[in-house]
Amino acid sequence: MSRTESSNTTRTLAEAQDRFIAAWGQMGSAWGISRTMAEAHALLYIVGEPLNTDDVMDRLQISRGNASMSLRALVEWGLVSREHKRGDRKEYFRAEADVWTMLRTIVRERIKREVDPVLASLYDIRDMTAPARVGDIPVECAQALTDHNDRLDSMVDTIDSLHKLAERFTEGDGKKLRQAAKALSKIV
Amino acid sequence: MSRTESSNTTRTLAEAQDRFIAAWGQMGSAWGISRTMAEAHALLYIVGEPLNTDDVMDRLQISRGNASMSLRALVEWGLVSREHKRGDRKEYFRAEADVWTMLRTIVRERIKREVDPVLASLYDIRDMTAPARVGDIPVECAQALTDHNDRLDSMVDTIDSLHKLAERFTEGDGKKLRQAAKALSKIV
DNA sequence: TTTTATTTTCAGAAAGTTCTGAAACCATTG
DNA sequence: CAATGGTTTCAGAACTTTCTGAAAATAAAA
Repeated sequence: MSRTESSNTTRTLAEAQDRFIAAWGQMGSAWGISRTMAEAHALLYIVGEPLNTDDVMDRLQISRGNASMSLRALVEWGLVSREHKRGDRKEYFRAEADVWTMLRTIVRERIKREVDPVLASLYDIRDMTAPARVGDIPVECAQALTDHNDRLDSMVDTIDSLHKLAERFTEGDGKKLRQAAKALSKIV
Repeated sequence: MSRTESSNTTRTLAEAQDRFIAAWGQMGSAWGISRTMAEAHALLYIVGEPLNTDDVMDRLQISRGNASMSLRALVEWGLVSREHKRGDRKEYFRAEADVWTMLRTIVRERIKREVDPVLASLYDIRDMTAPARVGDIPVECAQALTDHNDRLDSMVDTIDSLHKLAERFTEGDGKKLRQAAKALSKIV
């Protein structure tokens, strides 16, 4: 019998871990890092102790090349560190960062790559249409332009707020995140 | 000479709009809806008035099939509505939702699909390892297990906070978002 | 130095996603 | 009803991303 009303038919710890690894991998790929990379990080984080390339290959059922590349990428992102064991020529990898740091790292990168250009282009359009507000234009155009400007402004505001919010979060640590979540539940 | 120190070499409004559409499309695809779909929404939103399939095809340089599918998907997501014009047999599409609604819709969907499974699997693991806390186990294992549980707890906390935060945001409207962003800047 | 263990690299394979275009479909008009 | 204008569908094309596996590189051991 199930000890708790656990949502799935998970029997062993390893199975539960695998399910987590899979779910985290799924989420990682949704957030723009490759599934394998996210899975490798999840594995290293959940087992807690350093694993070598073969361990990762075996557990994740992936090729050597893929394991090598993914682990290297994780090291480059600063989410995993290399480690050596006495009397063992293999290289070991340890999850350096916690989940929040990983999330933060990814989100930061994303903001730079995706949100910034959107904001820049919005500011651009706003700059270009701004003079229309003061110039004397046919009456039938005036309303359309006002609408356009309003829409633009609301857009800029939204993206801007989101941007600032995300930046603020990614500055803090996990504790701050929880603190903020709590505070927000009272405000909003 | 440039009227403002606009970040790009944009000359006309149409160009600026195109740049925005492209940026928004980029971002959309990063958030899990197809680039074309995001571009179509951006186009409809920025022009403000309803466009027909051909307008969208022309402006976005896409095939009829693609336009039809993308627009239909937008309608299904509730982000765009169909509209008819008297004396015109063509069907028109109008951006119904503002940017915040679109973002919210996407984020909601994502949470359900990606964050929920992660949380579920975490709770699962926690449930399975919980009895180890009270059972009498070899001393050398105790520390490892405590570490494991700590790591797990911190993970659950982080994802949980994030989840709650996202849900809270997606409940409110754009005004609430801005309000929250402002409030948060004082707290965190 | 040669041998052996391990890691990295990268061309192409596999898988996944998005797009096209032509045919089928639907609705209105003559 | 047939013709016309418009929309949807979907098989396969094109493109993108990710993965493999074997060869090349590196490093330690003999």
